[in-house]
Amino acid sequence: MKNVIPAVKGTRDFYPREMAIRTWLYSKARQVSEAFGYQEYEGPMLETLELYAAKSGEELVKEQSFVFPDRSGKLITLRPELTPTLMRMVARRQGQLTYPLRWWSFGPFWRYERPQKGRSREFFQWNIDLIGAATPEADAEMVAVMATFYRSTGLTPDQVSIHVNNRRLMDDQLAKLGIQANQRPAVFRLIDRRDKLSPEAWREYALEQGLSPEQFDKLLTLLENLDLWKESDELARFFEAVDALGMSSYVHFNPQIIRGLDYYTGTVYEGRAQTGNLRRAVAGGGRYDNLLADVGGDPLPGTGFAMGDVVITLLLEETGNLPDNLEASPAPVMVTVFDESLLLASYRLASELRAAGLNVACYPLPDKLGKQFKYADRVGARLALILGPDEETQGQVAIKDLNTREQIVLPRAEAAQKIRQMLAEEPAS
RNA sequence: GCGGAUGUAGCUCAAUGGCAGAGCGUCGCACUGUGGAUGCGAAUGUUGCGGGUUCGAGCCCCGUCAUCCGCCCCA
Repeated sequence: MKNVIPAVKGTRDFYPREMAIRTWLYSKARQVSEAFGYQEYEGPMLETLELYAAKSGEELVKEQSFVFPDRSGKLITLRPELTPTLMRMVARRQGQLTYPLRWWSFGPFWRYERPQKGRSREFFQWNIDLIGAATPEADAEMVAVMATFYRSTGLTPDQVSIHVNNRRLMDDQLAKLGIQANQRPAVFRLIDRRDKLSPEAWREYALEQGLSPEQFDKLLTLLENLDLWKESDELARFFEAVDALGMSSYVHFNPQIIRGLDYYTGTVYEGRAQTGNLRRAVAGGGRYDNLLADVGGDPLPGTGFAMGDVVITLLLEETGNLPDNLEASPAPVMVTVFDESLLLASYRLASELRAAGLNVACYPLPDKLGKQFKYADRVGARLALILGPDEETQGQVAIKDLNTREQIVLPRAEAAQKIRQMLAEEPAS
């Protein structure tokens, strides 16, 4: 390849095939969001650094955000997540909105990380949030929304499972172990990292964080207690509600789920791929009851999650759940150009058919007919129209079915209706 | 930020340190009013970039850039 100017590291080009997948994902997100009564919204891609500085978590802001000064020297951030923006938007119109608020969004985000499988620096994310309801049932609804998305894309509970925990529960349990309040965030981080370290390394890390060997052993027992949720009224109600919503098969208690963002206060949930090569989080979220006050609003509880396009697409591809007809031709009809002298006649014909409501492409130059048929076939057209000297002088047009190779000639005035009929009779293969 | 691998034709990849190649695709012809098949033919290269070693470098060495994979973190 000659010296093509390179793309920015970690960005992706969406050629029609990829764009079709993205659009399809968007439509799935919309469909599920609207099924639960959520409204679409969007915020700016640029935000001030302060918006994230307080609450998103140090790593996310300091290490993983695109931050740059604008011309006045003010630090601008390419949004790495949407929840702070949502909080800002709600805070600005706090008194005018009708609660509970059900909002969703699908847009681009940026994180300055090393690109690799399942992760890019520019990605798209579906965000959905329920603001103004502090009940466990509200959390259950969010999880049901996530599960409904999985179900509607064909992902089974064996392939993707939603792991749930509650930070208040864990906080109480840690307190019972005699772990001081100021030490608990570090222990949360410790729990979060358990899967990433060997048992020995993890123990060593725990003791480094100031846990006594006895506390460590008790913590271990805690994390293996799959009935721990019974000690949380919140989680008990949550699971009942999930059951009422018919999504229990997707949802499991997992005392090890903590999640990285600092602003979560209660129930947290994470959709995880359980199959194939990538066993990782495909979506994550939780309850954040203090965030609105943190950006300057009056206190208002919220819960919600985000799902990135990269991992979910990999998962859907791996499990064979991506529709295969995504790249269907935008125009099922192509008008060929017989020769130079008839080029504009073909253009007129195409225009006529468009006016009749059909999607029609016209070949733009007088190439050999064979080449034009080949092109029509390649781009997925179903019918090719021929307007040669014979047809032109007799007010006719030839229609060739590219699948059956059959060709008919008919009066031009009847063409649109006949085409419509042919397209309806023989759905795209 | 750390570690590993790979960069050769549009694509996928070959090529003991000794003439840079194949398959697919593209284009042309067989077939000047008809595509997918077949046959024949043709075009296509700063071997990522910059140095070095050598009579000679795609191959060895150094640097650099890019991509991929993993770690960290996360969607």
